[in-house]
Amino acid sequence: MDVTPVGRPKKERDGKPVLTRESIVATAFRMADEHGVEPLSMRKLAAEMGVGAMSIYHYVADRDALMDALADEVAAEIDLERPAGPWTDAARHLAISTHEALIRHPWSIPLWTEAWPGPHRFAAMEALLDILANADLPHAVADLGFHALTNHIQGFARQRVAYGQNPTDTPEAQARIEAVLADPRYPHIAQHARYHHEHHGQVDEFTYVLDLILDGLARSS
Amino acid sequence: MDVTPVGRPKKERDGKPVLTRESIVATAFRMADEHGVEPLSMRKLAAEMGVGAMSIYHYVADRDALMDALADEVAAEIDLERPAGPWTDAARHLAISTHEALIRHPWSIPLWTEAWPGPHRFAAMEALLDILANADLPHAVADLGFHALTNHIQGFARQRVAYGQNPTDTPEAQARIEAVLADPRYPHIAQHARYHHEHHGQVDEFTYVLDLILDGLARSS
DNA sequence: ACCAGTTGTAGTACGCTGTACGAGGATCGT
DNA sequence: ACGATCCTCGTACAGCGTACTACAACTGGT
Repeated sequence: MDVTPVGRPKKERDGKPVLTRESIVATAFRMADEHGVEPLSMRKLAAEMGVGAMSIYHYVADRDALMDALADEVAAEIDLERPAGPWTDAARHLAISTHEALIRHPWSIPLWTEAWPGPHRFAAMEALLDILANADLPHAVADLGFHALTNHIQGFARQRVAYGQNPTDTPEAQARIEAVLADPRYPHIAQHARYHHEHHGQVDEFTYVLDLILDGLARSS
Repeated sequence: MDVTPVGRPKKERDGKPVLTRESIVATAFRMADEHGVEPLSMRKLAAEMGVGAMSIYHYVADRDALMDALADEVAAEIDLERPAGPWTDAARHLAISTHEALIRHPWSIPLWTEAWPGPHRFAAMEALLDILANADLPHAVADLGFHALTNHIQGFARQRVAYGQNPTDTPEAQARIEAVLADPRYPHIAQHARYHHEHHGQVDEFTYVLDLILDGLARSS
Protein backbone atom coordinates (compact mmCIF):
# COMPACT_ATOMS: atom_id res chain seq x y z
CA MET A 1 0.00 0.00 0.00
CA ASP A 2 2.61 2.53 1.08
CA VAL A 3 4.95 3.44 -1.73
CA THR A 4 7.77 4.79 0.37
CA PRO A 5 8.02 2.37 3.27
CA VAL A 6 10.02 4.34 5.79
CA GLY A 7 13.39 5.97 6.13
CA ARG A 8 14.38 8.32 3.41
CA PRO A 9 12.64 11.46 2.13
CA LYS A 10 9.48 10.84 0.17
CA LYS A 11 9.96 12.13 -3.31
CA GLU A 12 7.63 13.21 -6.02
CA ARG A 13 7.99 11.58 -9.39
CA ASP A 14 10.36 14.30 -10.59
CA GLY A 15 12.65 13.91 -7.62
CA LYS A 16 11.43 16.85 -5.54
CA PRO A 17 11.20 15.99 -1.87
CA VAL A 18 7.67 16.18 -0.53
CA LEU A 19 8.82 17.20 2.92
CA THR A 20 10.73 20.44 3.26
CA ARG A 21 10.40 23.33 5.62
CA GLU A 22 8.85 25.32 2.80
CA SER A 23 6.29 22.68 1.89
CA ILE A 24 5.36 22.22 5.54
CA VAL A 25 4.83 25.93 6.10
CA ALA A 26 2.92 26.22 2.83
CA THR A 27 0.58 23.37 3.73
CA ALA A 28 0.02 24.72 7.22
CA PHE A 29 -0.67 28.13 5.70
CA ARG A 30 -3.31 26.69 3.42
CA MET A 31 -4.91 24.75 6.24
CA ALA A 32 -4.93 27.87 8.42
CA ASP A 33 -6.64 29.81 5.65
CA GLU A 34 -9.32 27.15 5.52
CA HIS A 35 -10.06 26.42 9.15
CA GLY A 36 -8.05 28.83 11.23
CA VAL A 37 -4.98 28.21 13.26
CA GLU A 38 -6.40 26.91 16.50
CA PRO A 39 -7.64 23.52 15.27
CA LEU A 40 -4.45 23.03 13.30
CA SER A 41 -2.57 20.28 15.08
CA MET A 42 0.72 18.70 14.22
CA ARG A 43 -1.03 15.40 13.70
CA LYS A 44 -3.56 16.84 11.25
CA LEU A 45 -0.87 18.70 9.39
CA ALA A 46 1.19 15.53 9.07
CA ALA A 47 -1.85 13.54 7.96
CA GLU A 48 -2.66 16.17 5.34
CA MET A 49 0.84 15.74 3.95
CA GLY A 50 0.61 11.97 4.07
CA VAL A 51 3.41 11.71 6.55
CA GLY A 52 4.03 10.61 10.11
CA ALA A 53 3.45 13.19 12.80
CA MET A 54 6.99 13.24 14.10
CA SER A 55 8.56 13.74 10.70
CA ILE A 56 7.61 17.38 10.82
CA TYR A 57 9.79 17.98 13.83
CA HIS A 58 12.82 17.45 11.71
CA TYR A 59 12.17 20.72 9.91
CA VAL A 60 10.41 22.73 12.61
CA ALA A 61 11.48 22.92 16.22
CA ASP A 62 8.00 22.81 17.67
CA ARG A 63 4.50 24.09 17.12
CA ASP A 64 5.40 27.59 18.25
CA ALA A 65 8.16 27.80 15.68
CA LEU A 66 5.67 26.79 13.03
CA MET A 67 3.34 29.56 14.18
CA ASP A 68 6.17 32.07 13.96
CA ALA A 69 6.80 30.97 10.41
CA LEU A 70 3.12 31.27 9.52
CA ALA A 71 2.93 34.80 10.88
CA ASP A 72 5.94 35.81 8.88
CA GLU A 73 4.45 34.26 5.78
CA VAL A 74 1.58 36.72 6.10
CA ALA A 75 4.04 39.56 6.53
CA ALA A 76 5.63 38.47 3.28
CA GLU A 77 2.50 39.63 1.48
CA ILE A 78 3.05 43.24 2.54
CA ASP A 79 3.92 45.48 -0.38
CA LEU A 80 7.11 47.30 0.56
CA GLU A 81 7.21 49.36 -2.62
CA ARG A 82 7.38 53.01 -1.66
CA PRO A 83 5.22 55.28 -3.77
CA ALA A 84 6.53 58.66 -4.83
CA GLY A 85 5.22 61.67 -2.96
CA PRO A 86 5.13 62.92 0.61
CA TRP A 87 5.96 60.62 3.50
CA THR A 88 2.32 60.42 4.55
CA ASP A 89 1.45 58.75 1.27
CA ALA A 90 4.17 56.20 1.76
CA ALA A 91 3.03 55.52 5.31
CA ARG A 92 -0.58 55.22 4.20
CA HIS A 93 0.33 52.78 1.46
CA LEU A 94 2.34 50.59 3.81
CA ALA A 95 -0.37 50.69 6.47
CA ILE A 96 -3.12 49.72 4.06
CA SER A 97 -1.09 46.93 2.55
CA THR A 98 -0.34 45.51 5.98
CA HIS A 99 -3.93 45.85 7.05
CA GLU A 100 -5.14 44.01 3.97
CA ALA A 101 -2.69 41.18 4.48
CA LEU A 102 -3.98 40.74 8.01
CA ILE A 103 -7.59 40.82 6.89
CA ARG A 104 -6.82 38.20 4.26
CA HIS A 105 -5.48 35.89 6.96
CA PRO A 106 -7.36 36.74 10.15
CA TRP A 107 -6.01 33.73 12.02
CA SER A 108 -2.58 35.34 12.00
CA ILE A 109 -3.56 38.43 13.93
CA PRO A 110 -3.08 37.00 17.43
CA LEU A 111 0.24 35.57 16.30
CA TRP A 112 1.58 39.02 15.53
CA THR A 113 1.39 39.87 19.20
CA GLU A 114 2.64 36.59 20.56
CA ALA A 115 5.22 35.48 18.07
CA TRP A 116 8.74 36.67 17.63
CA PRO A 117 8.88 38.55 14.31
CA GLY A 118 10.47 36.88 11.34
CA PRO A 119 12.51 38.53 8.59
CA HIS A 120 9.51 39.73 6.59
CA ARG A 121 7.93 41.41 9.55
CA PHE A 122 11.22 42.97 10.54
CA ALA A 123 11.50 44.28 7.01
CA ALA A 124 8.06 45.85 7.24
CA MET A 125 8.91 47.42 10.60
CA GLU A 126 12.13 48.75 9.16
CA ALA A 127 10.29 50.18 6.19
CA LEU A 128 7.85 52.06 8.37
CA LEU A 129 10.60 53.36 10.63
CA ASP A 130 12.51 54.45 7.56
CA ILE A 131 9.54 56.41 6.27
CA LEU A 132 9.13 58.14 9.60
CA ALA A 133 12.84 58.82 9.98
CA ASN A 134 12.87 60.71 6.67
CA ALA A 135 9.76 62.73 7.48
CA ASP A 136 11.45 65.59 9.29
CA LEU A 137 9.61 64.77 12.46
CA PRO A 138 11.02 65.27 15.94
CA HIS A 139 12.56 62.05 17.12
CA ALA A 140 9.97 61.56 19.85
CA VAL A 141 7.11 62.07 17.43
CA ALA A 142 8.51 59.57 14.96
CA ASP A 143 8.86 57.05 17.74
CA LEU A 144 5.30 57.59 18.90
CA GLY A 145 4.05 57.51 15.36
CA PHE A 146 5.54 54.11 14.84
CA HIS A 147 3.66 52.69 17.79
CA ALA A 148 0.47 54.50 16.97
CA LEU A 149 0.46 53.25 13.40
CA THR A 150 1.47 49.70 14.23
CA ASN A 151 -1.19 49.60 16.85
CA HIS A 152 -3.82 51.03 14.59
CA ILE A 153 -3.08 48.56 11.81
CA GLN A 154 -3.12 45.47 13.96
CA GLY A 155 -5.85 46.63 16.28
CA PHE A 156 -8.29 47.60 13.60
CA ALA A 157 -7.77 44.33 11.82
CA ARG A 158 -8.43 42.54 15.09
CA GLN A 159 -11.53 44.60 15.74
CA ARG A 160 -12.89 44.22 12.25
CA VAL A 161 -12.43 40.47 12.32
CA ALA A 162 -13.87 40.13 15.81
CA TYR A 163 -17.01 42.00 14.82
CA GLY A 164 -17.46 39.91 11.73
CA GLN A 165 -16.53 36.47 12.94
CA ASN A 166 -18.70 36.23 16.02
CA PRO A 167 -20.88 33.35 14.96
CA THR A 168 -24.22 35.07 14.61
CA ASP A 169 -25.82 32.09 12.95
CA THR A 170 -26.58 29.95 15.98
CA PRO A 171 -29.98 30.81 17.47
CA GLU A 172 -28.60 31.24 20.97
CA ALA A 173 -25.98 33.73 19.78
CA GLN A 174 -28.68 35.61 17.93
CA ALA A 175 -30.76 35.70 21.08
CA ARG A 176 -27.80 36.97 23.05
CA ILE A 177 -27.34 39.83 20.60
CA GLU A 178 -31.01 40.67 20.62
CA ALA A 179 -30.97 40.74 24.39
CA VAL A 180 -28.21 43.33 24.46
CA LEU A 181 -29.84 45.49 21.80
CA ALA A 182 -33.10 45.46 23.73
CA ASP A 183 -31.49 46.04 27.12
CA PRO A 184 -32.56 49.47 28.41
CA ARG A 185 -29.22 49.87 30.16
CA TYR A 186 -27.40 50.02 26.83
CA PRO A 187 -29.25 52.46 24.59
CA HIS A 188 -26.12 53.81 22.93
CA ILE A 189 -24.80 50.36 22.15
CA ALA A 190 -28.03 49.52 20.40
CA GLN A 191 -27.89 52.74 18.46
CA HIS A 192 -24.26 52.16 17.59
CA ALA A 193 -25.06 48.71 16.25
CA ARG A 194 -28.00 50.06 14.29
CA TYR A 195 -25.81 52.75 12.80
CA HIS A 196 -23.23 50.17 11.76
CA HIS A 197 -25.89 48.01 10.23
CA GLU A 198 -27.27 50.88 8.15
CA HIS A 199 -24.01 52.44 7.02
CA HIS A 200 -22.19 49.20 6.54
CA GLY A 201 -19.32 49.63 4.11
CA GLN A 202 -20.08 53.25 3.33
CA VAL A 203 -17.21 54.65 5.35
CA ASP A 204 -13.77 53.13 5.45
CA GLU A 205 -13.11 53.50 9.12
CA PHE A 206 -9.60 52.18 8.89
CA THR A 207 -8.34 54.83 6.51
CA TYR A 208 -10.29 57.54 8.29
CA VAL A 209 -8.59 56.96 11.62
CA LEU A 210 -5.33 56.30 9.81
CA ASP A 211 -5.48 59.79 8.34
CA LEU A 212 -6.39 61.12 11.76
CA ILE A 213 -3.12 59.77 13.08
CA LEU A 214 -1.04 60.78 10.07
CA ASP A 215 -2.41 64.31 10.09
CA GLY A 216 -1.73 64.58 13.78
CA LEU A 217 1.84 63.46 13.32
CA ALA A 218 2.41 65.77 10.38
CA ARG A 219 1.14 68.68 12.40
CA SER A 220 3.67 67.89 15.12
CA SER A 221 6.66 68.47 12.87
CA MET B 1 -8.74 12.23 55.79
CA ASP B 2 -11.42 14.03 53.84
CA VAL B 3 -13.80 15.99 56.01
CA THR B 4 -16.64 16.28 53.53
CA PRO B 5 -16.81 12.91 51.90
CA VAL B 6 -18.92 13.56 48.83
CA GLY B 7 -22.36 14.80 47.91
CA ARG B 8 -23.42 18.04 49.46
CA PRO B 9 -21.77 21.48 49.25
CA LYS B 10 -18.62 21.85 51.24
CA LYS B 11 -19.09 24.53 53.85
CA GLU B 12 -16.76 26.73 55.76
CA ARG B 13 -17.03 26.75 59.51
CA ASP B 14 -19.47 29.65 59.49
CA GLY B 15 -21.78 27.97 57.02
CA LYS B 16 -20.64 29.73 53.87
CA PRO B 17 -20.42 27.38 50.90
CA VAL B 18 -16.89 27.05 49.58
CA LEU B 19 -18.07 26.51 46.04
CA THR B 20 -20.06 29.26 44.37
CA ARG B 21 -19.79 30.87 41.00
CA GLU B 22 -18.27 33.90 42.68
CA SER B 23 -15.67 31.94 44.62
CA ILE B 24 -14.72 30.00 41.52
CA VAL B 25 -14.25 33.13 39.43
CA ALA B 26 -12.37 34.82 42.26
CA THR B 27 -9.97 31.92 42.64
CA ALA B 28 -9.42 31.66 38.91
CA PHE B 29 -8.81 35.41 38.83
CA ARG B 30 -6.16 35.14 41.50
CA MET B 31 -4.49 32.23 39.75
CA ALA B 32 -4.53 34.10 36.46
CA ASP B 33 -2.87 37.08 38.13
CA GLU B 34 -0.14 34.78 39.37
CA HIS B 35 0.66 32.61 36.38
CA GLY B 36 -1.42 33.85 33.48
CA VAL B 37 -4.46 32.36 31.94
CA GLU B 38 -2.98 29.84 29.55
CA PRO B 39 -1.68 27.32 32.09
CA LEU B 40 -4.87 27.65 34.12
CA SER B 41 -6.65 24.35 33.68
CA MET B 42 -9.94 23.23 35.16
CA ARG B 43 -8.11 20.52 37.06
CA LYS B 44 -5.62 22.92 38.61
CA LEU B 45 -8.37 25.33 39.51
CA ALA B 46 -10.36 22.57 41.17
CA ALA B 47 -7.29 21.31 43.01
CA GLU B 48 -6.57 24.83 44.25
CA MET B 49 -10.06 24.94 45.70
CA GLY B 50 -9.75 21.48 47.21
CA VAL B 51 -12.52 20.11 45.10
CA GLY B 52 -13.09 17.59 42.34
CA ALA B 53 -12.53 18.77 38.83
CA MET B 54 -16.06 18.20 37.61
CA SER B 55 -17.67 20.07 40.47
CA ILE B 56 -16.81 23.34 38.79
CA TYR B 57 -19.01 22.54 35.84
CA HIS B 58 -22.05 22.89 38.00
CA TYR B 59 -21.47 26.62 38.20
CA VAL B 60 -19.72 27.32 34.92
CA ALA B 61 -20.80 25.93 31.57
CA ASP B 62 -17.29 25.30 30.30
CA ARG B 63 -13.83 26.80 30.22
CA ASP B 64 -14.80 29.46 27.74
CA ALA B 65 -17.60 30.68 29.97
CA LEU B 66 -15.10 30.96 32.80
CA MET B 67 -12.82 33.03 30.57
CA ASP B 68 -15.71 35.33 29.71
CA ALA B 69 -16.33 35.82 33.40
CA LEU B 70 -12.66 36.55 34.04
CA ALA B 71 -12.54 39.17 31.31
CA ASP B 72 -15.58 40.87 32.72
CA GLU B 73 -14.06 40.83 36.17
CA VAL B 74 -11.24 42.96 34.81
CA ALA B 75 -13.77 45.30 33.23
CA ALA B 76 -15.34 45.65 36.65
CA GLU B 77 -12.24 47.55 37.78
CA ILE B 78 -12.85 50.35 35.30
CA ASP B 79 -13.78 53.60 37.00
CA LEU B 80 -17.01 54.78 35.40
CA GLU B 81 -17.14 58.00 37.41
CA ARG B 82 -17.39 60.88 35.01
CA PRO B 83 -15.26 63.87 35.96
CA ALA B 84 -16.66 67.36 35.47
CA GLY B 85 -15.42 69.32 32.51
CA PRO B 86 -15.32 68.95 28.75
CA TRP B 87 -16.10 65.61 27.11
CA THR B 88 -12.46 65.08 26.21
CA ASP B 89 -11.57 64.96 29.88
CA ALA B 90 -14.24 62.37 30.52
CA ALA B 91 -13.06 60.27 27.59
CA ARG B 92 -9.47 60.56 28.70
CA HIS B 93 -10.33 59.50 32.23
CA LEU B 94 -12.28 56.47 31.04
CA ALA B 95 -9.58 55.49 28.57
CA ILE B 96 -6.81 55.70 31.14
CA SER B 97 -8.79 53.76 33.70
CA THR B 98 -9.49 51.01 31.20
CA HIS B 99 -5.90 50.94 30.07
CA GLU B 100 -4.69 50.61 33.63
CA ALA B 101 -7.07 47.78 34.38
CA LEU B 102 -5.75 45.89 31.35
CA ILE B 103 -2.14 46.52 32.32
CA ARG B 104 -2.87 45.26 35.82
CA HIS B 105 -4.15 41.99 34.36
CA PRO B 106 -2.28 41.46 31.11
CA TRP B 107 -3.55 37.90 30.70
CA SER B 108 -7.03 39.30 30.04
CA ILE B 109 -6.09 41.30 26.97
CA PRO B 110 -6.54 38.52 24.42
CA LEU B 111 -9.82 37.61 26.05
CA TRP B 112 -11.23 41.03 25.31
CA THR B 113 -11.03 40.27 21.62
CA GLU B 114 -12.23 36.69 21.77
CA ALA B 115 -14.79 36.68 24.52
CA TRP B 116 -18.35 37.87 24.43
CA PRO B 117 -18.53 40.97 26.65
CA GLY B 118 -20.12 40.70 30.05
CA PRO B 119 -22.19 43.31 31.86
CA HIS B 120 -19.24 45.31 33.15
CA ARG B 121 -17.68 45.62 29.75
CA PHE B 122 -20.99 46.54 28.21
CA ALA B 123 -21.32 49.22 30.85
CA ALA B 124 -17.91 50.62 29.95
CA MET B 125 -18.77 50.60 26.25
CA GLU B 126 -22.03 52.35 27.01
CA ALA B 127 -20.22 54.94 29.10
CA LEU B 128 -17.80 55.77 26.30
CA LEU B 129 -20.58 55.94 23.73
CA ASP B 130 -22.51 58.19 26.06
CA ILE B 131 -19.60 60.57 26.39
CA LEU B 132 -19.20 60.73 22.63
CA ALA B 133 -22.93 61.11 22.03
CA ASN B 134 -22.99 64.20 24.22
CA ALA B 135 -19.92 65.75 22.63
CA ASP B 136 -21.65 67.57 19.80
CA LEU B 137 -19.78 65.51 17.24
CA PRO B 138 -21.19 64.46 13.89
CA HIS B 139 -22.67 61.01 14.19
CA ALA B 140 -20.07 59.47 11.90
CA VAL B 141 -17.22 61.02 13.87
CA ALA B 142 -18.59 59.77 17.17
CA ASP B 143 -18.86 56.30 15.72
CA LEU B 144 -15.31 56.37 14.42
CA GLY B 145 -14.07 57.82 17.66
CA PHE B 146 -15.50 54.91 19.57
CA HIS B 147 -13.59 52.41 17.49
CA ALA B 148 -10.45 54.48 17.44
CA LEU B 149 -10.43 54.86 21.22
CA THR B 150 -11.36 51.27 21.97
CA ASN B 151 -8.69 50.12 19.61
CA HIS B 152 -6.08 52.44 21.05
CA ILE B 153 -6.80 51.35 24.61
CA GLN B 154 -6.69 47.65 23.97
CA GLY B 155 -3.96 47.78 21.37
CA PHE B 156 -1.55 49.85 23.39
CA ALA B 157 -2.02 47.60 26.37
CA ARG B 158 -1.28 44.64 24.17
CA GLN B 159 1.77 46.29 22.70
CA ARG B 160 3.11 47.46 26.02
CA VAL B 161 2.74 44.02 27.54
CA ALA B 162 4.20 42.26 24.52
CA TYR B 163 7.30 44.46 24.59
CA GLY B 164 7.80 43.89 28.27
CA GLN B 165 6.97 40.26 28.66
CA ASN B 166 9.15 38.78 25.98
CA PRO B 167 11.36 36.65 28.16
CA THR B 168 14.67 38.42 27.77
CA ASP B 169 16.28 36.40 30.50
CA THR B 170 17.10 33.22 28.62
CA PRO B 171 20.48 33.49 26.91
CA GLU B 172 19.12 32.35 23.56
CA ALA B 173 16.42 35.03 23.57
CA GLN B 174 19.06 37.60 24.45
CA ALA B 175 21.18 36.38 21.57
CA ARG B 176 18.21 36.64 19.22
CA ILE B 177 17.67 40.24 20.22
CA GLU B 178 21.34 41.07 19.85
CA ALA B 179 21.31 39.54 16.39
CA VAL B 180 18.51 41.81 15.24
CA LEU B 181 20.07 44.90 16.75
CA ALA B 182 23.33 44.13 15.00
CA ASP B 183 21.73 43.19 11.69
CA PRO B 184 22.75 45.78 9.08
CA ARG B 185 19.39 45.32 7.33
CA TYR B 186 17.55 46.83 10.29
CA PRO B 187 19.35 50.05 11.28
CA HIS B 188 16.17 51.89 12.22
CA ILE B 189 14.92 49.07 14.39
CA ALA B 190 18.17 49.13 16.31
CA GLN B 191 17.95 52.87 16.71
CA HIS B 192 14.34 52.63 17.76
CA ALA B 193 15.20 50.08 20.43
CA ARG B 194 18.09 52.19 21.64
CA TYR B 195 15.85 55.23 21.86
CA HIS B 196 13.34 53.27 23.91
CA HIS B 197 16.03 52.02 26.19
CA GLU B 198 17.35 55.52 26.86
CA HIS B 199 14.06 57.36 27.23
CA HIS B 200 12.30 54.57 29.05
CA GLY B 201 9.40 55.92 31.08
CA GLN B 202 10.08 59.56 30.28
CA VAL B 203 7.18 59.91 27.86
CA ASP B 204 3.79 58.41 28.42
CA GLU B 205 3.14 57.19 24.94
CA PHE B 206 -0.33 56.02 25.72
CA THR B 207 -1.68 59.38 26.75
CA TYR B 208 0.23 61.15 24.00
CA VAL B 209 -1.44 59.17 21.23
CA LEU B 210 -4.69 59.27 23.15
CA ASP B 211 -4.62 63.05 23.01
CA LEU B 212 -3.73 62.84 19.35
CA ILE B 213 -6.97 60.99 18.74
CA LEU B 214 -9.09 63.13 21.04
CA ASP B 215 -7.79 66.36 19.53
CA GLY B 216 -8.45 65.03 16.06
CA LEU B 217 -12.00 64.12 16.98
CA ALA B 218 -12.64 67.45 18.67
CA ARG B 219 -11.41 69.27 15.60
CA SER B 220 -13.93 67.36 13.49
CA SER B 221 -16.93 68.76 15.31
C1' DA C 1 32.04 -3.60 -3.60
C1' DC C 2 31.82 -3.02 0.93
C1' DC C 3 31.14 -0.79 5.28
C1' DA C 4 30.42 3.25 8.44
C1' DG C 5 28.29 7.28 9.14
C1' DT C 6 24.66 10.40 8.37
C1' DT C 7 20.04 11.77 7.45
C1' DG C 8 15.09 11.51 7.38
C1' DT C 9 10.91 8.92 8.83
C1' DA C 10 7.81 7.28 12.00
C1' DG C 11 5.91 4.08 15.98
C1' DT C 12 5.22 4.16 20.66
C1' DA C 13 4.36 6.28 24.79
C1' DC C 14 3.81 9.88 28.45
C1' DG C 15 1.61 13.44 30.52
C1' DC C 16 -1.54 16.78 29.87
C1' DT C 17 -5.99 18.87 28.36
C1' DG C 18 -11.49 19.66 28.34
C1' DT C 19 -15.50 17.45 29.48
C1' DA C 20 -19.63 13.70 28.82
C1' DC C 21 -21.69 10.49 31.64
C1' DG C 22 -23.47 8.52 35.52
C1' DA C 23 -23.22 7.06 40.33
C1' DG C 24 -24.26 8.21 44.74
C1' DG C 25 -24.22 10.73 49.14
C1' DA C 26 -26.42 14.80 51.63
C1' DT C 27 -30.17 17.48 52.41
C1' DC C 28 -34.96 19.18 52.14
C1' DG C 29 -40.07 19.08 51.76
C1' DT C 30 -43.68 16.43 52.90
C1' DA D 1 -39.85 7.89 56.88
C1' DC D 2 -39.29 8.58 52.30
C1' DG D 3 -39.00 10.20 47.65
C1' DA D 4 -37.12 14.34 45.18
C1' DT D 5 -33.65 17.34 44.42
C1' DC D 6 -29.20 19.21 44.54
C1' DC D 7 -24.45 18.88 44.47
C1' DT D 8 -20.08 16.39 44.17
C1' DC D 9 -16.84 13.75 41.82
C1' DG D 10 -14.69 9.12 39.85
C1' DT D 11 -14.15 7.28 35.56
C1' DA D 12 -13.36 7.47 30.86
C1' DC D 13 -12.50 9.15 26.21
C1' DA D 14 -10.63 11.65 22.61
C1' DG D 15 -7.36 14.73 21.53
C1' DC D 16 -3.09 17.35 22.10
C1' DG D 17 2.42 18.35 21.87
C1' DT D 18 6.42 15.97 21.74
C1' DA D 19 10.59 12.99 23.96
C1' DC D 20 12.63 8.94 22.90
C1' DT D 21 13.97 5.37 20.03
C1' DA D 22 14.41 2.23 16.20
C1' DC D 23 15.50 1.78 11.73
C1' DA D 24 15.52 2.23 6.66
C1' DA D 25 17.81 4.53 3.03
C1' DC D 26 21.10 7.19 1.18
C1' DT D 27 26.17 9.03 0.99
C1' DG D 28 31.05 9.03 1.00
C1' DG D 29 35.48 6.79 1.94
C1' DT D 30 38.16 3.10 1.01
